[in-house]
Amino acid sequence: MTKPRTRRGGGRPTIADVARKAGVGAITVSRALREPERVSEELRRQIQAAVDELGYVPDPNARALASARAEVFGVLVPSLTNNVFAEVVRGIYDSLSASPFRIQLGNTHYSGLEEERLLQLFGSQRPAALIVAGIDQTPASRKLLESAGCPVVQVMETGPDPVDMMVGFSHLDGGRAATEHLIEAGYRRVGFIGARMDPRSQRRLAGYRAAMEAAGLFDPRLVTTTPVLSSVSLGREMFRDALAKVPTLDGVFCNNDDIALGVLFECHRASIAVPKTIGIVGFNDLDMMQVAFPSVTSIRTHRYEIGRRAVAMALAAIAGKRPEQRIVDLGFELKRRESTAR
Amino acid sequence: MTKPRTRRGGGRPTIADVARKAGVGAITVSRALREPERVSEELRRQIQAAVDELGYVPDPNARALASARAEVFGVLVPSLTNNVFAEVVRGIYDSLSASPFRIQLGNTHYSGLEEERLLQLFGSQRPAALIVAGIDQTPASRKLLESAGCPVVQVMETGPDPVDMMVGFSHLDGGRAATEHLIEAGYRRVGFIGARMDPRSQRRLAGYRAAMEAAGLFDPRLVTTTPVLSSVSLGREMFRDALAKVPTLDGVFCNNDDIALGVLFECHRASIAVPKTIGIVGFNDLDMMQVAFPSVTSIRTHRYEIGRRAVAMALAAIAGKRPEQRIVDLGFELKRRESTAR
DNA sequence: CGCCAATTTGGTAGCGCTACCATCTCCTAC
DNA sequence: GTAGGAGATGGTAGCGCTACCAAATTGGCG
Repeated sequence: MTKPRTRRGGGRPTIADVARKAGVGAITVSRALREPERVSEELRRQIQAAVDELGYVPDPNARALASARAEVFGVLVPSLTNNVFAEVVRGIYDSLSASPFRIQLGNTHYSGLEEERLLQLFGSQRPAALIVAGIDQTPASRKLLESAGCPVVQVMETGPDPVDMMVGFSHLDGGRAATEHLIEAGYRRVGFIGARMDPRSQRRLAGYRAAMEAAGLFDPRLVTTTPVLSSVSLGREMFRDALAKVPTLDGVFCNNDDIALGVLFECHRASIAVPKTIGIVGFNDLDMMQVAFPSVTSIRTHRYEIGRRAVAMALAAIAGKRPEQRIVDLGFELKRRESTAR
Repeated sequence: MTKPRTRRGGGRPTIADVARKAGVGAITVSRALREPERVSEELRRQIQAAVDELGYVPDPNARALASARAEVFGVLVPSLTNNVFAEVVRGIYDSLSASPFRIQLGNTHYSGLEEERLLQLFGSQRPAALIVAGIDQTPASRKLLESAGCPVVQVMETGPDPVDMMVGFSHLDGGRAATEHLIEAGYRRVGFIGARMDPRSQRRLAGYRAAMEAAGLFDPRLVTTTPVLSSVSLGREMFRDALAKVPTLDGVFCNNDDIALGVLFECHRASIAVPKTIGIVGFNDLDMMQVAFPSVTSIRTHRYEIGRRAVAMALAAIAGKRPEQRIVDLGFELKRRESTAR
């Protein structure tokens, strides 16, 4: 007669408690919760009453263990504070809040190694889907993604050869469009200023270069980059460097809006007329760009929508209805504003 | 002779595989991984070799189920895109990245109901600790926190009566300090502009009011608020409203830096001299405030550090070394800049 | 009226791990 | 020489849930 060992779980009600109270088998409770249409209405009602009365909440860990599938979306982004990724993440959260899926969010700090580590960790949870930023995974990461056994969505960019699905846009085209706009507006000595030169920034730079070369205006001295994390203050400093290097500079395509804002502020401070003396184009089109004085031309990207679409595609794949379009290009819009209106 | 049912788990190695390969019991492998000092060095080495060879990664779900404790920190914030919370979250992530703990992040959208729902959900996972933003939980949420059976840290604010532990600062004092600074600088018709009037904003407003009343300057018409989510463009609009209402306005304390930036831009646009005609003070001191032209006075808050401290306190409590100081006030700093230097 | 299929319900056997207790060795103390 | 304790290792029995299969019930049809 071994004494019934105290319940380790701390006394929260289990599915067995609900089953007992409702006078049914445990498996029926499980079904009533997951596939209500397969249980008669009467039992469903009884079970719901028992659930409410006991305050039963299923244990996701037990569920994941028994079904070999956790109701978790793994999400990997390079930064939590960069507004761009924060918006994508918000789109993901909003799309998933009404679903049973939880989110496991990882911050790679722009490190391939960290990405591998997190992918390994996430994989051990058997997630229902994985959403990762970027398309330049290391070979090891790519292998992990391919063998994850769940839908995978690469976001922020489009490119050939997706692991599974993709939602984003072409950063190269964005960079080109921004630069062409400056050239069309009459700017000639157009610089590129970019911090945190991640793969997406590299492609924007490539777009800039393509446009400049096509116009016969490219000059390597016009390009100013740094691997340092982007910020408004960095934008200001880099602009000063760029101007010192090329005093005839008359326009800048900034890798992102933070940099552009730093440039704008420095122009104010140094009494450089915008858009007359210098034209400025940013990237991403944060809310503040249209409010700035002068308002700043920027490439509007659809970050929130990228998050939503990624979830929608993953959900469809989970439901077995894999979208026929595996690569979704959400594009971008050039927002022409005062900073380039000369 | 029932055929051995195919492994549901999809063939990833389990602790039993490692044990077999290392020639030890499963429980010894478990111990070697969790409490290496309790296993002889020789076995430890053998086990590590087997783990590496098989690429074994423990299943966190099984672990959580067996130990009735998930290695998860539940984190609840009202917004993912607000830079202030993003910084706190980043501090939490950075502090936890080297630990075995995962993070479950929830977005309450400033809704008490949503907070309750998420708390309920998180509770079902038996988290190792909970970190929640704010101190104004609904009674139901507070009950959930109190019965969570794990350390709880309320962040962003300090106040009496913590559920368990607290890290933050006094928003009332911050609001008062900002307003007193404007008054000392000689501004008299000082307005308050605040969007998204959450409890913290309310307390900043209370600080503003206290300072204005102490100086005999308070006038309800100086206060402009809205429940709408804060943004730079909203800041611009609200400032125009405020100015229309009180044309003699000569200073503004903005509920946050986004609003302050909107005010600054509108001043540029309307050729209102800053700091001569209007003084501006923000709140939080985002990087861009010191770069802006003119640079903007703001209340610097230690968001990242709040995240780090919250984790440190929770970790200490988990380890049984509950910090003797349950309420940590990290304070704030008034950064005097050009926008109030007249 | 019996047979088969469809529908609803339940029992059993794990999922992969760890809590708990038992065992075994080795060492110290008297 | 033996008791007692500390340290290392292992076995057993679940944790709470669901996959799989079996059984019971219902209904349609020849």
